[in-house]
Amino acid sequence: MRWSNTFIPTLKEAPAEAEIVSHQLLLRAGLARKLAGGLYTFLPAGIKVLQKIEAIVREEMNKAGGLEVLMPAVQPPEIWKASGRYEHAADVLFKVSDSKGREWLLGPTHEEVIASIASTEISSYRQLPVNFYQIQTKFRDEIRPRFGLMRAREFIMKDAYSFDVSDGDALVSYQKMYDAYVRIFDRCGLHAFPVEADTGVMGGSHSHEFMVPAENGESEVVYTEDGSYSANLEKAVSAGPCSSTPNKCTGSPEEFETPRVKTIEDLTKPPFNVPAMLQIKTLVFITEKEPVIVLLRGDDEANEAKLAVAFRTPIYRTAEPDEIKDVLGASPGSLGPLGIKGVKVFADNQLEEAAGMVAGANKDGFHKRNINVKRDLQGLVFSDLRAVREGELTSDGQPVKIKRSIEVGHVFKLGTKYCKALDASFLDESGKKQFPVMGCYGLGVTRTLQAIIECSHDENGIMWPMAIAPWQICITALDIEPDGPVMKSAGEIYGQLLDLGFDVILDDRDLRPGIKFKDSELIGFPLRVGIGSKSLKDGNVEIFVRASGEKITVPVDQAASRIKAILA
RNA sequence: CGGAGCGUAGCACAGCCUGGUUAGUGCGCCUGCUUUGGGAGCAGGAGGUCGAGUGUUCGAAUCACUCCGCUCCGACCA
Repeated sequence: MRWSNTFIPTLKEAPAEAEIVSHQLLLRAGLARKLAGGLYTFLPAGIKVLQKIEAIVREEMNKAGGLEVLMPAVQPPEIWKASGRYEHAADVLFKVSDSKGREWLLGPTHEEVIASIASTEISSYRQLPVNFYQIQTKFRDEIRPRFGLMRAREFIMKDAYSFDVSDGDALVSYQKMYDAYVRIFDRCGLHAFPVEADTGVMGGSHSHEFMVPAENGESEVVYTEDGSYSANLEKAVSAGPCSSTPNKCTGSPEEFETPRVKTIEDLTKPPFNVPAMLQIKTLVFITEKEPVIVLLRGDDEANEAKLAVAFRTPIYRTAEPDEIKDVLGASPGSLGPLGIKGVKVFADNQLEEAAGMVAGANKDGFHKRNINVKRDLQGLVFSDLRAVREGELTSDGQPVKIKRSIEVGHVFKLGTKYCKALDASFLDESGKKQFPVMGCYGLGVTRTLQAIIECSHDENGIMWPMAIAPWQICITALDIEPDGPVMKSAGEIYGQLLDLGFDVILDDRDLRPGIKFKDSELIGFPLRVGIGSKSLKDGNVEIFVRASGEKITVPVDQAASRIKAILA
C-alpha cells in the first residue's frame, strides 16, 4: 500500500474526549473515529488490525473444531422471554420497533438464537458434539459507555456455542475453547491470563475470564504471587479477614444512645470507640419479590455476585430510605438484626460465631451492644457474602493481591438452561430424550484491539505486535521525486518485501521527514525502513525497530534479506 | 438514574464573570515562494447558524429558563 492511496488521519493532539492512553492513541493514530457515545467508525488502518485479529481468532477456532456461522443481530423478543433473560438482562437490551410497531432486540449475545437453531436442527446424539461460532457486531445498551472501544454500545465479538451429550463431554469442549483462547491471546501478543469467574446473568456452573492486567481495566482480579489462585473479585473467596471475628460471650443485649451516628465509621470514633470489626453491618435490599436483609461484619463489604447467588436472583437493588423504614422501623445509621420479623435475613459466614457485637437498635439514635449471634438471632441464612480484600490468605495460606484488569474473553459451561428453554433436545443411543449440555465462549475483538494498545505503547505511540500490526513494515521515503534515486530504491525494497509476503506500506507523502517519522511511530509499525539521499549516498538505508528503538544501517541491496532475518 | 464539569472553525483552547467594533489564538487545511534526516519559515487565503430553542434587553457567544450532546464520579458501602 502506498500511504498516499490510503487514509490515515493522524492527530498531533489527543481529543479531549479520550481519557485513557489507548483511547487517545486509537484516535491519534487514525484507527477509528467516534460517531456518538460508544459508537465508532473503523478507518482503514483500524480495519487492518481488526481483520488480523479476526483471522487469528478464525484460525484457532477452526483448529479447535469450531464451525463458523452468522446469526442475525436483530432478534425477536420471544426467545429472550423464553430463556428469562428478557427481564434478567433488561438493562442492557437495545429494543427497537419496526414500522408496524413490533418490538425487536439488537442482540447483545446469541445463546437464544443458537439454541433455537439447535432445537430445529439437532435431533440425534450422532450430531454431537458440535461447536458453532461467529464474529459479529453486538449491541449492549451500556449504562455508561466508556474508554472508547473498551465499553462500547456497539462492538465486535466472537461468540462460540458448544453442544454436548453429557456434562463430561461438555467439559472437554470447554477445555478446547479455553486452550484456543490461550493461543489466540498469545498470538495477538497479549499477556492474558485465565481467572475463575462468576457466571452472573448467563447462568451455568463453570467459568473463566481471560484478563489482561492494566491500570485502566474495569475488573478486579484477586490472585496470589505463586499463581496458585486467581479469580475475579466477584467470585473470589479467601480463608477470611485478616483479623478474626470477636466471639467472646458477654452479657445480654443492651441499648445505648448514639445520637448523630450515621455510619459504621461514626461509631468507631469517640466517645463510642467501637471497632468496625465488632459491629454488624445491616443492609436492606429489594429483590424481585420482597425486601431482604443482609448482615456483614462492620469492616466487610458485600459482594454483589455472591448476594445474587444467596438471593437466587440477580435482580435486586438497594432499598430506598422509606422502604428501609417500612422494613426495620428506623433510618440508615441505626439499623440492626434484633427483632426482625417476617423478612429473610442473609448473614455472612464471618458472623456465625460472632459475639459481643454492636449493631443499630432499629430505633433512630440508638444502638445495642452485647449481641451474641447464636444466642440472639434466629433463622439466619449463612453463606459467603463478603468481598475479599488484599492481604487475606487463600485456603492454602497464600496472601492474595488485587489488580485491575481488562476482560478480553469469557468462557462458560452453561448446562442445559437454554436448551430446555428453547426446547432443544436430542435422542440418545437408547432413544431417550435428552437436553444437550451447552457452553458459550465470548471474545471481545474490538476490546482486544484496544487492550493491545493499552499494553503496548510508549510516549511516541503504539507498538504493534508483528502479528496484528496494520502494516508490518513502513518504508519511509524522504524524497518522493518519482525518478529520483530515493524513490527508486524505496520502490525496489517495497517490491522485494511484498514478494517475501510482508504487509508493507510505502510512505510516499510529500511531507517533511519529521512528520513521517513521528507518524510511523505513532501508528506503531514494528519496522521502519528509512531511505533518504544522505544514507543512500553511502548506499545504505536505515532499519528502525519500533519496540527496541534499535537503528540498523544496511546496504540497500541487503535491506530485504536483513528484514527477513530480523522478522524470522 | 444521582452528582459535577464542559459544548466557540477539522483538533486543542481563549473570550463569558462585568452584554456593545467585523468573534480570536495555536495546530491542521488551500495557494505561492523558500526549506528538506525528527511535527520548518515567510506571504496570502478558506473555514463559525458561538450545541438547540425560548426569554430578558435598544443590543446576547456573554444574562435566565428548557432541551440535547459529550466527559468524569457515583449508582451495596446505612
